[in-house]
Amino acid sequence: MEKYKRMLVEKGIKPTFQRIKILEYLEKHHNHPTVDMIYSALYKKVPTLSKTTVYNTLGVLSKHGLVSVLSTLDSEAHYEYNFNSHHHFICKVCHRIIDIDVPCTFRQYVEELGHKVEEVHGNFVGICKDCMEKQYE
Amino acid sequence: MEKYKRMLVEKGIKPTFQRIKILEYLEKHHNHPTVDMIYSALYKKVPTLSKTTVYNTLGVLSKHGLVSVLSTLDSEAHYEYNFNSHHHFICKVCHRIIDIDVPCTFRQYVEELGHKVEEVHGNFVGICKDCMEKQYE
DNA sequence: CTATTAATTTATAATCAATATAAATTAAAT
DNA sequence: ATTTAATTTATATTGATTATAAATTAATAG
Ligand SMILES: [Mn+2]
Ligand SMILES: [Mn+2]
Ligand SMILES: [Zn+2]
Ligand SMILES: [Zn+2]
Repeated sequence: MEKYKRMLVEKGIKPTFQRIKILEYLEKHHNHPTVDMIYSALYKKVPTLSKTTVYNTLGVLSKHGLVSVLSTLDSEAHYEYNFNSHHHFICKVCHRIIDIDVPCTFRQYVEELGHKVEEVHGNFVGICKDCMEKQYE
Repeated sequence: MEKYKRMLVEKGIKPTFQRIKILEYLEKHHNHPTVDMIYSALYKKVPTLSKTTVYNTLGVLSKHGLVSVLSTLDSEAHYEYNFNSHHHFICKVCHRIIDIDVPCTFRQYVEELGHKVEEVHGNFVGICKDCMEKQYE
C-alpha cells in the first residue's frame, strides 16, 4: 500500500485508492493483463470500481512511465508494470505473453540514424513451448 | 499484372482482379498502409471495390504469407508486402512507419527455449529524424 | 466547521475498426 | 444451358475504446 502510494506521489499523481490498487496489481501480476482482466480481478476487493476508471488510470500511469502498453495483434490492449525493458513471446495457441530476456543493442543503432527512441517493443510470435509439447501427447 | 497473378496462383489463391490489384498495391507501396488507405487508393481504378473485400483479401494474403500485419499501437491495422524480414521505427509525431534493417539474431535463441517462432516484430517507438529536425526550425 | 471549488470516479452514451450475415455477382462444373 | 460453388458487395452487428455528464470525494478559503 504505502509503497505504491509513494510511487504515485513521486510522479505527482494523486494516490487514490483505485490507482494504488491498480498499480499494485500490475506490480504483483506479470501476466500482461487487459483492462478487463484488471477490472475482474479488482472488482472483488473494490466493488465500486468502474471500468472507465481502469482505462483512465492506465492512461495516467502509462503517461508517467509507470506502466507500458504492449503492441500485440490482439483486439484488446495489454499492460505491464515497467520493470527493466524486455521482449515478449506471444503464443498463437494459448495467447499467453511470455517475457523474453535478450541483450538487444539495436536501440543505439537506431538513435544513430537520427531517430529519438523512447520505447523498444520486441515480439516473437508463434507457438509456445508448452503448446508445442501438448501437440504430441 | 501477370506477375501478381502468378504469385497468387502459386499459392493456390484464385487470382481475381481485386486481389491482384491489392497485392500489386502492397508490393509497390512501402508505406505500411491501413485498410482505409488501400481502399482509398484503389477506389479510383476499381470503383466497384468494397472495403469488405479489402479486409477479406488481406486476410487471405496474410494467411498464405504474402503480406504481414504489423503490430503497432495504432487503432487501425497496418499491412505490408512480405519482403525480407525487417524491423520498424514508429514515429509518435507524424505516425510514419519507417523500415529499419538490423541483423537481429535472437530468433534462434527463442527457438532454443523451446518456442516455435513464426514471426519477429521489432518496433522502435519515438520521434523520427525528420520530426526531430522540424522541432528546431 | 461550513461553503466553494477542483479533481476524481462512476454511469451512460457515442464512436469506429473489425467481423458476421445475407444478397448479388461472377466463375466453374456438369 | 443449368446447376453449383466461390467471390464480391451491401448491410447489420459486435466490442473495445473514448467522450460526455452526473455523482462523489478531496482540497481550499472564509
Ligand atoms: Mn513483459
Ligand atoms: Mn516494413
Ligand atoms: Zn501457448
Ligand atoms: Zn515523424
